[in-house]
Amino acid sequence: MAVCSVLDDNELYALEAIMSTRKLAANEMLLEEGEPKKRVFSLTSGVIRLYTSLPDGRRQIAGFLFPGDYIGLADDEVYSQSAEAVIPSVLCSFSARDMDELMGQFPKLKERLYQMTRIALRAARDNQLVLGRLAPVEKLASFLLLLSARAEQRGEPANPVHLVMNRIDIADYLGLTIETVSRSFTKLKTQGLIHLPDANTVEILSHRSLSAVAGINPHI
Amino acid sequence: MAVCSVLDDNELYALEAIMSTRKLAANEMLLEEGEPKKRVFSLTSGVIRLYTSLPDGRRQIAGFLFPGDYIGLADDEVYSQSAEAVIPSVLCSFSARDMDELMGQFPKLKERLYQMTRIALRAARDNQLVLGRLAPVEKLASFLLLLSARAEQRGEPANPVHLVMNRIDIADYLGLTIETVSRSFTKLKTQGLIHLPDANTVEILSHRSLSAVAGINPHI
DNA sequence: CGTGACTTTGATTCGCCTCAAAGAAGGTGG
DNA sequence: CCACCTTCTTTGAGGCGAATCAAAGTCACG
Repeated sequence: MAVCSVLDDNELYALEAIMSTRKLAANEMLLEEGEPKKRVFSLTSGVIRLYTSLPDGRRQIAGFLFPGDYIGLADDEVYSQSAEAVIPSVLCSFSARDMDELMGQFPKLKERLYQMTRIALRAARDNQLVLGRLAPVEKLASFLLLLSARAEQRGEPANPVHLVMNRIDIADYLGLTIETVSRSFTKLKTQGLIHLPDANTVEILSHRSLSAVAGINPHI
Repeated sequence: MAVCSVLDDNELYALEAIMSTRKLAANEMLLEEGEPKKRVFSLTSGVIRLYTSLPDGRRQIAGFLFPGDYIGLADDEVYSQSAEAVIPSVLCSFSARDMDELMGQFPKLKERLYQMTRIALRAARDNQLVLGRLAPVEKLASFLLLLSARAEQRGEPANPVHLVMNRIDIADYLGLTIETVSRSFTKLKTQGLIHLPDANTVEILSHRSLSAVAGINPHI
């Protein structure tokens, strides 16, 4: 899954030589939109939110990054979005310059990053549909299915979905307010599609019905 | 701008050898979401819309492609979105297999496609903010500025923006209805920010104020 | 000049946002 | 260990704005 999953021992050694570790507390900022792209990162543990802010305080979260995800895929000279830790997180940190050099040496590394960029592009475009054309309950259903699918990819259980982010983050990801997010949870609960033992745990009772509500099944 | 802009004569020759030409009438479909990715394309002239549809007919246009743009950047095995001509268009068509092979031979070609993918990712993420957090008038203002900037990139005049797409397309791109798009045009007109000699021509009267309304200035 | 497609404008409805407050959970200090 | 405080979530009431429904206006074309 991670960027290094395609590398052999020799390549891994070269990668580790230019690597350092960065730890973040919850809500600590990693980088800010507009800064020169000096370093790139690979997430080891934790969760990161990638977002853009408007001058008046409105915020759009473009995505949540999980272990194995890479930070800096979209950017050339400067970071195009800000990144903050959602929960305490650990990252591998690389000089962007060193990484570029290594990409030149190891085609497999470059190919892997290129592939991850394509995956990120598909995810962003899927999200455009969610933001532009889905109703609040549909948005939430699609979000829960996405989290479930991503947990499964990481080898974690797909079904009791653990929400590491709060309602504000979910709202800012789905283009809603926290009240509407909360009401949408209640609707899904009332319809018998999910169970909420606590505010941060979602048990999907009917994957099939939830997919129908979402209108789509996310293919990431 | 186009994929071939970074190639030398030798490389161009190899590219032309595997190329064929595809012409599309207005509203003709080029490819459909889910089909195996047999061919990739570079747009020579015209405009293409890239979109996703829901079973109930709702549609989200992820973006409009202009001359120089590439079709197939996001996809691996299958196309992740459908593509149709907005107006009569001409494309260079390549076998995806041949193109992959050529990318292996010519690093500059691969690098260029990688770069175009990063640009597309930034555009998609910018659009997430537009879809999720901007009000209708703000959405339209940002769309007009985007079209203006893209025209300038192609060496065309930036100011009288020519709308090649109809209100339905604009609505499906911005996550609105055609009525709201039309009313937003009227609002921008009333505020003295634009002038509409006819429904498909927008004269930007105050780039500054329009940017302020949009809340952001698109950096693509 | 008539027809069809597209755009604009108007009237009404519905749903999300806003404002407000209560309820639940976690942390701190007494 | 419990009372208190803060933060987060849920629920309620009301207003506003975009969608919907409807119709008129505009334009291109035959």
